[in-house]
Amino acid sequence: MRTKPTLVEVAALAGVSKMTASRALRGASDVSERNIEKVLRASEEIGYVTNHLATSLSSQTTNLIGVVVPSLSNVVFAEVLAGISDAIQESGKQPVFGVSNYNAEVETGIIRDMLSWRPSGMIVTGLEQTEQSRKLLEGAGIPVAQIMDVDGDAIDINVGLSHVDAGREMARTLLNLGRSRFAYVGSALDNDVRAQKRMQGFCEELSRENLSLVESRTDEGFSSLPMGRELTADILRSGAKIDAIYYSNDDMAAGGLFAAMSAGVDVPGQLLLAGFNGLEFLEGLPVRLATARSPRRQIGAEATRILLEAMKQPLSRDERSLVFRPEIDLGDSIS
Amino acid sequence: MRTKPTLVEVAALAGVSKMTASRALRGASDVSERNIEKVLRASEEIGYVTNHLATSLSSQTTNLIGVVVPSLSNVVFAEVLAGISDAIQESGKQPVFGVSNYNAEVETGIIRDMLSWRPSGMIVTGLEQTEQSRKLLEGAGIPVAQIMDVDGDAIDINVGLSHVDAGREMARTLLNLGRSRFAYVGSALDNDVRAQKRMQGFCEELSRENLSLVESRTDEGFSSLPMGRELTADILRSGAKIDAIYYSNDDMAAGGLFAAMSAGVDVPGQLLLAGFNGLEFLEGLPVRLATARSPRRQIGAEATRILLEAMKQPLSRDERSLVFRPEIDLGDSIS
DNA sequence: GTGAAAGCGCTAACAC
DNA sequence: GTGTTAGCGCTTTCAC
Repeated sequence: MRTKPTLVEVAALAGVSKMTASRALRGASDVSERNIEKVLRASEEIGYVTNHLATSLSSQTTNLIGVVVPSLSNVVFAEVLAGISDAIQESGKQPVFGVSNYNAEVETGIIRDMLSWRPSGMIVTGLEQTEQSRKLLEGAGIPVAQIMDVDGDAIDINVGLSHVDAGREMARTLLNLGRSRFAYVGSALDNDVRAQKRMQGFCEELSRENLSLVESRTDEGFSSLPMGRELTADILRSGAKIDAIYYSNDDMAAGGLFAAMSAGVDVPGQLLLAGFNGLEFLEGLPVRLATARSPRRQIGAEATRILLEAMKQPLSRDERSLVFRPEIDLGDSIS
Repeated sequence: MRTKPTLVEVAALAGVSKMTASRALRGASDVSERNIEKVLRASEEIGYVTNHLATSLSSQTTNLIGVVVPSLSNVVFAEVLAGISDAIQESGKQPVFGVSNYNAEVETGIIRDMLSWRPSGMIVTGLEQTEQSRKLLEGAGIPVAQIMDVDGDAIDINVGLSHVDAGREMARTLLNLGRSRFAYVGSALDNDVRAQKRMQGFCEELSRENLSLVESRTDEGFSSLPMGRELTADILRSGAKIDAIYYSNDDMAAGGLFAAMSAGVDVPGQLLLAGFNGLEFLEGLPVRLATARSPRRQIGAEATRILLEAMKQPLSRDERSLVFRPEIDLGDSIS
């Protein structure tokens, strides 16, 4: 770090004390017009850039909000971040992002790193943190929001939807459409807890009708269109008699659609495909698949809004949680 | 920011001076085993978390590396970030991300904010920054890497590919395949400078054969599959006689494929579709479209590697730039 | 409206 | 191996 111009230098050039310079640069409550101008000019001239390290250390507060998501290559989280950015805009706060790669230990490391910068709030994904992560977050003395999932115990603020319910509702919907022979196609179940919860809910609802999955395929690695295609092709080759497939998400379902098309299977006529998320690109596909829209951008935005509020004043239990319902969209699969 | 335990408290509990505690916690060069253990235990006990604000202010150096990309909802940049994360891993550095939404003024603000945290390096996307951004970056006294694009003047480190050339090469390739009546489909041209450069290169190459675009469609907003579908459908409806379409990127091209399928147009037989990026999801599509793979993960990784090196020692002009060639992949479009 | 003094929590540099 | 002193660049507090 080369030594950059400091406030003292700005003040010297402007011919005032560093306190006046400080006040002027921050938007001046009580500084004379003349001095404000002098300071601003001086600052501009020597290319002064605030040193937030010093500012924050001195003021014992930062404008940082730490955000941890499991992945960036998943559009869903990109949209969550967009929602957060939106909501954070005018607040003067600054988001800092970390990516855990669906790994709880990595997440703990990221949380620790972030807390070392003394953020004034934290947003983390899901409710399944390591014991240590929870301790760190609880001990930080700042508002913490857990997002996306509400199936479990929250530390503080909780905004999201029940994935178990989402799975249940999709099962119920498909049953009501007269489907009865189901397969599941997923991936990376160990890590994506929420996909797992959806599958659980799905199966639970099936068992209420004394049904269970006829087929199931999962694979290592992260969900992707090609993986959905592969696994679906595999099921189709097996000759299993099924009339619907539930996927861990839309990407996988889209892959399934292509596998079905290649195999000459009519979707949704012969085979109904259902995903999760309600991604935009579904609308571009040759067949509009069934899905459940997760209001992810909204989740990001609302969590941020509540977090910002909590930074001002303590919130009641009710104010600290917000549960969304996933909206099922059958696309072209309406019977 | 509630007052969290400080080093002094750890030291007190461990019964040593804060310097010994400081040394012990940092990985101790010259501290006795016994004291290291005492300090670690004390730290653990009271849940001490380093205050990086103080550390950095005091040591006059941070482990921060600022990264600015235009978008997160574009997988391309998510992958760039992944490459950066990979390369940064063992370095002990910490990336901080900012998103400019393809807006140069917004980018300037982000750069200023980031610099106020005194990062020890910066990575920004593209070569087209505002005058002010350039000044800020040049004045920061730290290594700066501009990535993705090499068509222009770099501030310091430059890693990427020539998008003009990428456009040219695609044109050349399609010409060699015997195509001669071209359309272009793109979006948000004002903001995505690199897509614009590709189109320029494409047209330049066409004009060398005394050809030019037969049709062209662009739309506001960001590229997306649905937008590609719309614009392509529009061209097809117009009845224009074309045998190839060049798209601003793969998402748009995929949308084009669906439009063609709906219209009963044979791809690539009647109509060759070419995109850019070489996204993974292309492999899941019913037809593998033509594209040019951009080594974006590698770009992120290499830029980071060079940046980290530059933080240790001054680099020569040659060492500071790295140019990749996009690899053209014709998919099913081989004549 | 302005300035001087003190201190945020840590580490560099030097002593012991 | 360990402790002491000084200071990083800013803001808070209080005096004027």
